[in-house]
Amino acid sequence: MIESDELLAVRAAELYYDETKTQDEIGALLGITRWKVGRLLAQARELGYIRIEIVHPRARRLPLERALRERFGLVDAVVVPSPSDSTELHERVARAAADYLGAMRPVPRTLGVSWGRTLRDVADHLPDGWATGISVVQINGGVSLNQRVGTAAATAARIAEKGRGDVTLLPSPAIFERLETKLSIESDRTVADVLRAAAAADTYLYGAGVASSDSALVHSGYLTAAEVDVLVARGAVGDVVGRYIDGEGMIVDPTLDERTVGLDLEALRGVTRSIAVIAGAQKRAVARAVVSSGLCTVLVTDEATASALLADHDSLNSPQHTPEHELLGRNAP
Amino acid sequence: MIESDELLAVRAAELYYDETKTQDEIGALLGITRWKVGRLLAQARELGYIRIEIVHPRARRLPLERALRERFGLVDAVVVPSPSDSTELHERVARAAADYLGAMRPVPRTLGVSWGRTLRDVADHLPDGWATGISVVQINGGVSLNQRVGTAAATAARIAEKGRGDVTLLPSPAIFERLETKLSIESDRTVADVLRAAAAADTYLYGAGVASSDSALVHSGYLTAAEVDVLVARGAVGDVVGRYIDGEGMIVDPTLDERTVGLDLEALRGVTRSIAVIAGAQKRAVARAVVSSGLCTVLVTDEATASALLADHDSLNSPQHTPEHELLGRNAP
DNA sequence: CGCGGCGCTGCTCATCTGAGCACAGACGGC
DNA sequence: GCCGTCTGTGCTCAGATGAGCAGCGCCGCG
Repeated sequence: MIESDELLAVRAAELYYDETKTQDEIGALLGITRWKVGRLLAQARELGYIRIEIVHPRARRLPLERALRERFGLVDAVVVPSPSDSTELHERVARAAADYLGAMRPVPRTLGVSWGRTLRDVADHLPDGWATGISVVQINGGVSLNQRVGTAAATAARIAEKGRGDVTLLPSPAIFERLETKLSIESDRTVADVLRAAAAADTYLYGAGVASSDSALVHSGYLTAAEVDVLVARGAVGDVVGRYIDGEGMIVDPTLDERTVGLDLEALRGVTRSIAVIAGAQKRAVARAVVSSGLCTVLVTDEATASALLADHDSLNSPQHTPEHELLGRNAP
Repeated sequence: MIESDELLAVRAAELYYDETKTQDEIGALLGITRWKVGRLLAQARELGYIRIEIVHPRARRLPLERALRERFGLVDAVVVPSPSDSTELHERVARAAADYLGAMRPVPRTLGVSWGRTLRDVADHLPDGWATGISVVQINGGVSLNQRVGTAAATAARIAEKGRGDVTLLPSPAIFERLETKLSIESDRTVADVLRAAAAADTYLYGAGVASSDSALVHSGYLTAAEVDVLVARGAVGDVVGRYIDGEGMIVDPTLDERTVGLDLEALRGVTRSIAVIAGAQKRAVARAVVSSGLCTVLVTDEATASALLADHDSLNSPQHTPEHELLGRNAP
């Protein structure tokens, strides 16, 4: 574009957007035809001179969402603006995930859920009556049924209750010390039935944990801080439905994984609709592993994380935007 | 607005501005009529959810300009975005002033100019041939004609040259030590004629100085640092055409003022078109004094200064937006 | 010097958008 | 319980906008 046209475009944009004048008026003012004004405005937008932002706590970042979808082959993405306050951030993401769940079509009939702080927040924000007759199934082990209903069970129950449906809890710890114990409990009808139901869900909703010594799995006593440190040393970036993965979304410790009760990751990768809710600066590495290895079809996250994922990806971008997990060889349905 | 409508408005705004969908499409998507979408968008704009910014070095801030015009009763205002870099800021403001001068209608026939760094920058940015047959007159004393053509004279000459016209320099120092000397030089034909021409100009262009010991008047040797300190102690905020004013735009030291050669401030206040170019954080106080006392009809400044002026003014805002200088009793034309 | 291609300009026409209007349902006073 | 008012909704219509097209000047090439 010629220098004089550029200046003209800027002036036109000012009059159009700041002063809400009509293109015709602008034309008269600048001594050009209204068609030229229109073209100038189009050019200004193309060249990025015009920046439109929607400032609202519940706003989303649609361009970023599109970019995420394209780059990682996601079915959908939800990106909320990142506030500086971390509590506010979790609030927003949880609300967005709840909104998404509530508005999802077709409405899920069976929903597999994990547990954790993020999931609890999402459950809190779900509107009463978000579905009718939903079946909620826990997809990974947590605190047992006998314990105070306060963590894993409560989250699943709440989602079911608000969805006017029923809940099926997984009555098992998350991780066993001995493989034999795990295998035997898995073969028990009460557990096997739940696992079967979990595998049959049409939709999944889960969060992700950071691989660090203050993760929920450590707090619950399934792992010691030292054990997690070892996992980190072996490349763990975080956990998904109780299973630790590395930067490529691979299981870090197969032995540990075999002792973990719940849906396995390959099953999760094969489903048609799985929603991961992962936000915050610490969770970037897990988020990256999850999206780039095809663990989810829908990602709910914040703007900063989304940008980071896209920036990461830029540096090793494949020319035709092939989603990374396809390069990694996602198993066929 | 109802909560649900607000959310709807945000979604509509996202689809409209981020995704450039038509209102009709959005209506179909959100399950509402296109008129409702239109109203939602209008509301979103009203409530300030939509923020449009034009990012370009030569962009202006039209809403701020309008606010300045209204608050201070200016004929016009030019506000450029403030970059973090101060050199860049002066560059932008000078360019904007030059643009303004070049585009001004009716084209000035006689232009009264002051001198200083700002004015020199403006002169530099004026396009060759910005006017045809302009008459430029110096309105305040500067370095004498005999000195190296490099400061005051050069600026005026350059403006005239680029405007295909002629220049009339004021062959006098800015400030005399003794009143008698000043009076006698003023009565000399060579000076009196210039002063008369200066008073008869149809347009004025000037900068402003900060009242501090490293001002141009000190560097040129007209005042000592100590003298300026005294002026500051007496309330001086800066100088305009060589004359020190306080926060209300009043002459700080009448005795000093009488020894200063050039157009006096009351004459400046009476003219129909006077352009003040004042930018930068240090010059806020002078800028405020200038606009609120009606010394200029057009202000060219930067965004930060403009905002500061408006914020200042807010606190002591008169209900009907009466320009301040009218409250102070501007002398009738 | 003439010709074909290219890019820009201003136009026609279809679509999109906003202002004004009439109607329906909600609310409150009587 | 009834009626006036008032807000919100969908409509008509005119004005604003964008897509596509023909004309024109500029440039390079033969």
